[in-house]
Amino acid sequence: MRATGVKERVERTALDLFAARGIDGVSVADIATAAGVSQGALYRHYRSKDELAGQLFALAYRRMGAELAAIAATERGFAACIGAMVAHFCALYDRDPALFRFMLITQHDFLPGIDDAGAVPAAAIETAVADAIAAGEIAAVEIAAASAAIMGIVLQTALFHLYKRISGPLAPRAPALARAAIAAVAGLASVTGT
Amino acid sequence: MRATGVKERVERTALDLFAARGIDGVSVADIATAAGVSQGALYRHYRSKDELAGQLFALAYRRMGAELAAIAATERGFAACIGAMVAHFCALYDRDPALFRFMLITQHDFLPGIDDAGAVPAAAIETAVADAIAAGEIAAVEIAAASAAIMGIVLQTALFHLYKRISGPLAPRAPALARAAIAAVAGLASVTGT
DNA sequence: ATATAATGAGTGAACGTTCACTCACAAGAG
DNA sequence: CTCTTGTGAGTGAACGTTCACTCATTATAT
Repeated sequence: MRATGVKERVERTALDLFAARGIDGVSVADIATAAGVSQGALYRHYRSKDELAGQLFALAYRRMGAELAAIAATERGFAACIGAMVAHFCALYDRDPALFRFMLITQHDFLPGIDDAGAVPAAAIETAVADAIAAGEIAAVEIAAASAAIMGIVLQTALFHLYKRISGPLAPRAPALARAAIAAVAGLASVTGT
Repeated sequence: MRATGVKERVERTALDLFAARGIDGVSVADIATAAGVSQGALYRHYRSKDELAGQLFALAYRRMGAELAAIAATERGFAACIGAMVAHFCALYDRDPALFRFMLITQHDFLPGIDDAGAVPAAAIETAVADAIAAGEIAAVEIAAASAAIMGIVLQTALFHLYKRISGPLAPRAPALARAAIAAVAGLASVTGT
């Protein structure tokens, strides 16, 4: 009756299957079979398949947003802040690449319905950029454009890893990625103003 | 009965629908209705819905790869080459954002089946980076990592535009993006070697 | 301590819907 | 006449969801 572990098993199984084949490529029967439960059991925990996928996404997305926000609030200085964020991201990726594949391939389904803009990863990065500009650490840039550059460098590197264009853990690459991100923002600055 | 324009209408309609709702979110009936043709007519031109989507993707992907490769072969110097590529990308995006949205959200379905590595966009950028290293214009970096950074900066900016985090045409941003990309590669270089 | 009732997670067959795809036929061009 | 192109109702399979049911566990009564 209690703590049969169904929910945990279902969530992990669903995440892996969704990451491998996409949400529409996985049927409820697939998830149930792989998790070793019946189809009906899924509906004890989720109203629908889409809610299951949406909750998986929202949970991971907000969690990451909150963690990055915590870093933004803690670290002193732009370089340290970006460095910590990039390192954190790389560590998360290394720990669970399937989670990132899931998030990357399903983001277009769920992002439009998440725009609370408060605890999302992009907001944390924007905060870091805005703080650095306010502190005079970096030249004035359009904050969203700088965030895009920073996120792009890191996310595309993760994507290249998923597609086997690069190999090995990402964590050792974190310092270089952070330097690239900071340099990119500086490169943007010479023209784009806010 | 030749040149009834069915194929062109179907392709444009399908692209727009796929971009808006994803491949699985659009039925063959949807495409046929929106294009003003019968469902059966679709199958005169494509063996399946998936082939239609796949051809749309492959065509755009290879075309872009070829255009970038042409730029890589033409432009002299790393900065000019990256500048031209970024400007080209921004112009394409401005001309047809739906095409980019389609490519961005469906890439995970089709990229695994396209790896001919010859005329793809990533290969063109890698060529440009490799040439610049060979010419001693930039410090040695892992080529794939540098390509990831360059692509990431540009693609994430386009993505931010799709999600309305930034606005206005991308073309005016091209010079800043190119500078950011070049700076990012330089930032990567200080540690990552090849 | 024992009997009885209540609980609710889990089951899996069945349902209705949706969908990609087929095919017999029609229309029109050469 | 013939060949290509377009039509759209029809088909069968797959899917997400439902629901009557089981049963181990917990709570209550005696």
